Amino acid sequence: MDPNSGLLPPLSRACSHLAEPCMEGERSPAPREKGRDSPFAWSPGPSSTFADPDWFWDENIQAKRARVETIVQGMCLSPHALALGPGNAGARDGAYCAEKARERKRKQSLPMQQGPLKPGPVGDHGSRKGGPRVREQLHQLKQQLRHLQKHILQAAEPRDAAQDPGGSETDQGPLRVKQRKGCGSRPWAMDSDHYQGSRADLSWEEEHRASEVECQSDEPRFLPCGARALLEILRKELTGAVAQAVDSVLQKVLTDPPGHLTQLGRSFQGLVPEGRSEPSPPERGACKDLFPLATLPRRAQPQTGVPLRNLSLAKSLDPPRHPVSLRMIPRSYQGPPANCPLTAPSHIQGNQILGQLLGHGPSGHWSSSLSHDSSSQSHPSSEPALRPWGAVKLRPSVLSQQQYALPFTSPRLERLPLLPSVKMEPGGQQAAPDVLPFPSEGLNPGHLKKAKLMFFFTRYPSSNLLKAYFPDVQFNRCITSQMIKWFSNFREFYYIQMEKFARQAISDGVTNPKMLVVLRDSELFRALNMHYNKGNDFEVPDCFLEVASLTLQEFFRAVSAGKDSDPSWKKPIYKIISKLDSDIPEIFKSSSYPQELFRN
DNA sequence: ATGGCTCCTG
DNA sequence: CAGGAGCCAT
Repeated sequence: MDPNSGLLPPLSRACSHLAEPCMEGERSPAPREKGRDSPFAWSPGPSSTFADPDWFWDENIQAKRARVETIVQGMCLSPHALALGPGNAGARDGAYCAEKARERKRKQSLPMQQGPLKPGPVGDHGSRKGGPRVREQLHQLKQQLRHLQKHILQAAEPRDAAQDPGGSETDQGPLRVKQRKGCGSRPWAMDSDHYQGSRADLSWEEEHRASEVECQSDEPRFLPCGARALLEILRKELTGAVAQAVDSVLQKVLTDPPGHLTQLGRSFQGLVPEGRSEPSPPERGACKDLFPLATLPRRAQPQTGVPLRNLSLAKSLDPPRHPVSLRMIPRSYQGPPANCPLTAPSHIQGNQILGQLLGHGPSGHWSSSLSHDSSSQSHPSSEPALRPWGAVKLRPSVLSQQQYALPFTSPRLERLPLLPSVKMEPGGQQAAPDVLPFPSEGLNPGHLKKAKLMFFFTRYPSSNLLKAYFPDVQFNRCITSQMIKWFSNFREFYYIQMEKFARQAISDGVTNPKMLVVLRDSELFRALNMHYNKGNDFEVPDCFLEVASLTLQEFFRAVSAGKDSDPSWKKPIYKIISKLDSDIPEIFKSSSYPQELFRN
């Protein structure tokens, strides 16, 4: 009986849509290793301090402390814990005997080949020589900014005073922070109805942006036409100047590592530690081969028309999603990681940054081009909060949730998570090296959420990658392994779902795995989306659907081939899937990213 | 010895 | 999701 006919209805539960049963040929999953991590790429954020001897010590101390803490914690939690130490053969044996009865099916082998992580303190080859210069430029830039702001202030002041006599105190507290940051922003911030109370609690960046917002919306109101015009002009000037400056700074930064400039956009991201962004040609090619299905969601097809035009993540802040169906991607696609929408000319990035500085949210929506995606878009119009940098309501959500966070931003602890570019030179002279005494931040729900979203792009993130994408987290062993554990849990859920639906498809009579495609309206997708993207405030990238489809198919094949009798039957699947990680959009590197997104 | 992964359990 | 255990690779 032809499954294709009878199956659609039941099938669409999980997957849907028939694929052209195209050649079943062996699609070799490219046994080659992917070389996921290049140990050398230097990482922005915390890790870039690797070169710093101080940092190294700090790290040691931190690690030790973390271990001690862990031990102490363990003692508190379970008095027996000690007996279970790794070295305790006795306890082990006991456990083993008990375990034996169950005839466990360990013994599964198959190295997950979690790429060589060589974060080594040595890593980070130079390429920071431009540091001081850059810093200087930034400093100048900031001063410039302040200067201009003063002008604007002066223009606005008279009215301000009249309008809000008491408003100026609002900043007293945070002001020092701001000044310290060299960005002394808006001492004139006022109209503080919503902010006044909480302002003191805001982290610098939030507050900064908050005041930006306020100013933007309020300033003009108080000004006479002439002043307003002046203001406009000033603003433009400022915009231009800053943009230019940022641009040149970026240029410097980008051009610093010699020879790495070929892909501008990438190089911006090139600070990514993960060598995997530079997949060896065959891998990506293999990736392509893995999707011979001409099947991908028909709905998704239209998007393929929007392929790799280097989606300037800045311009429209387009999407952290993968506009391409892999099969469209030519081999050359390894050049710029087609997968990633991050390639953007530096000037665009610069403008984006500028946008932040000035509090302009980007106008674009993330989810523009996909919205016509008929049924799959269950809520095309309700795709709201997807402006990563949007100047929207800000809330000290981070602070309030952090376990160890200080109630007020410490002058030294405050980071500037606004711009990846700024974070790039963290250790700087400013105050960084001695930030150490402060406890690590711990992971908060925001981090978890972010991690879940990242799962759409990467199922097997290396710890280096995590470090790069959670710049606001002080990584130590515990934190790292906790986060890794998260992903392990994510995977677990993911694979369980896959297996479940694969079996279901089998029992539904499906015979051709290629018919299994995960679409946005399929039940499987909903299950996954529910798990990783509760609230559906993030648009799941297409690449994830493709990987999911593939995973489903692999499970289908394995199960229907009866391989599941082998205890380690899943391993090969894991191996395949582990090679399908995509690059994660740059925005994720912003430590404030998800907070804004989910803030609502 | 350590880090990472899976599986299992709560 | 965290803990714990076992396996594996480095």
